[in-house]
Order: sequence, then structure tokens, then C-alpha cells
Amino acid sequence: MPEAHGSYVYVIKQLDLALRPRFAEACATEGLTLAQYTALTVLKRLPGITSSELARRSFVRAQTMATTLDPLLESGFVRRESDPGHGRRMLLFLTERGDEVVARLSPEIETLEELLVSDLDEDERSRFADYLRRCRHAMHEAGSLIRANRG
Amino acid sequence: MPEAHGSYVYVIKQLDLALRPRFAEACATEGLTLAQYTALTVLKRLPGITSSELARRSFVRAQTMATTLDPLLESGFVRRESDPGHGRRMLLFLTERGDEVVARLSPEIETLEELLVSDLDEDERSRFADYLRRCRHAMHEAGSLIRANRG
DNA sequence: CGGATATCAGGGAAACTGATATTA
DNA sequence: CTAATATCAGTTGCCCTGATATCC
Repeated sequence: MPEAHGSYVYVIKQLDLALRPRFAEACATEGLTLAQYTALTVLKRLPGITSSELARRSFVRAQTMATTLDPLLESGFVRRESDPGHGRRMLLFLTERGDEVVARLSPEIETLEELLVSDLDEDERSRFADYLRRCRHAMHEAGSLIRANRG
Repeated sequence: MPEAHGSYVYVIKQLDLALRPRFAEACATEGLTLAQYTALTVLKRLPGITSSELARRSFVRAQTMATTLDPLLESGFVRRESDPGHGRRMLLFLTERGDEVVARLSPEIETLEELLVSDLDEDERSRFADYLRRCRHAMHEAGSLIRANRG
């Protein structure tokens, strides 16, 4: 009877805050920050992506993604190749070590996921995951306030 | 067929990132930061709460909430009263101006909420809101890594 | 004493804006 | 010329840890 609907934004922000310290703690066991781990998982799904495209998909600016990637390139978790046929583009790939570190972190992340949805049954979890993705899709469609440089 | 379930954590982080700039932009029209607006809305629902309790409900530390509240006290959006019967506790209340500023921002936040769930029908929105709250509840129950000082 | 509150001080991850060189 | 990429530099919001004084 109070605020029956709405306040999705507010609760999502709260959930992000609640998850962040545990998520970051897990990542830290492998010397990764939260943003770095997230970039690695996207790169695992989309090998050969550019840094700018990775930024768009992650809802951040190209400059932000570049600083996230720098330590990953130095550590050898990610490697770059020049795009043949495009002199400026650099294509990104997970290295074997990068793939391994993501794999090592999976169990801990799984545990955190399980904690998050521990009050939901199987059907609810499926729907929840579906809703989350459709919301993300809507935000992508809505068009980036996040264009190239100097929006 | 790929990662059918799981990755809630990752998608929630993405949604938070996607919403943040728009959310912050709306708040900025009234000179508020995101964290400040969020604190005001909680205070509206729970008048007479302490700063520490507000921090717990917001999944942040007491020190963090204190710095969020400082400008709100200075601006006169929030006022404090000594807890009668407890010499140290300070009870927090929204002022009339604080209530007004939240009201003025409501339409813009509503628009953002609508954008977020624009791909979901009415039933799905209800369920989504329910799932989000139950996840938040689970995280609260899980017990704060966030205790008093010096965890 | 321990537990919780309030508060001072400093640090860090991660986003931002602005500007520039290069290339399709 | 325009759009997009990559990258250099500085800024900011906002979380953290550590420490201290007060109060039940």
C-alpha cells in the first residue's frame, strides 16, 4: 500500500551498494578491481571487440574504459591487436591467463549470486534474470547520453 | 544457451551505471547529488531515524552517511533533534523545504523509472519490483560486512 | 568492560569533463 | 568536413579504513 511500484532506480542503487564490497573482495583475491573483472567477463563473451565498443556496452566513456584496461594489459590478462584494414582500431582479446583468472573467480561470484537471490525460487530467478536483461536492453536503446567525446 | 542464469550481480552493476548519469542529472537540477537525494527519500519514509540507522539501511558506513548529510543540514533540507533519553543520538527529520525538493524531483525520477521498465508490462513490473525488494532483504539479512566501526 | 553513536582525518576506485591526434 | 577511435590530463562523487570521544 505504500509506494507499491516505482523506486526501481533506488532499489537497484541499493543492491549495487550491497553487492559491491563482497564483489570487490572476491575480485581482490586475484588482484583485480570490480571494473576490471567486469571488463574481463565481457571480453570473454565478445573477443575481438574494441575498447570503445566495450565502453558503450558497459555504459561508460571510452576514456574510463581505457584506464580500466591499462592494468589488465600490463598484467597480461588482455592483449591487443591492430585491426587489419583499420589503422587506428585496436582489437581486444582475453589471454589464456585472463581466461584462467575469470575461471578462478567464478565460484566466489556464484556464491554471491546465490546469496542475492536466496529468497527467490527457480522460476522467479529465471524471470528476474530476464527482467534485468530487458531493462538493460531498454537503457541501451534509450541511447547513450554516452556518445563519443564531447557529447 | 549461454549463461542462462546467474550474472545478476553483473547486470545490476550495469543497470546502476546506466541509470546513474540520468539520475544524477535530474538531482543536479535541484543542486543535489545522487546520494543526497537518496538519503532524503529514505528520510521521508522514516522520519526520526538516526544517521547510523540510515547508513545501515543504505548499505554504507556511518562516516559515509555523515558526509552525505552535512550539506543537507547546511542547506536546511534536513534538521536534527537530540534524542530525549539518549544523550548522544541525533534524530533526523526532513524539513518542509526538504519535502518540497523531493516532490519537485519526483516527476523526473518517475520518467527515468518508466524508461527503465519500458519493455515490461504491468504484471512484470510488479514482479520485478517485488524481486528487487526481496533481493535487498536477503542482502540485509546476510548481515552487514558493515557493522559499527572497525569491523 | 563491550556495543553503538557521532565525528575527524586521510585514501582509493572509478566515474566524469576537456582536449588532441589520427583515421575511416 | 564529420564521425569515431585512442589517449593525455585534471576533476569529482562517494565509498572506504583508522582513530577518538561519548553514552548506555
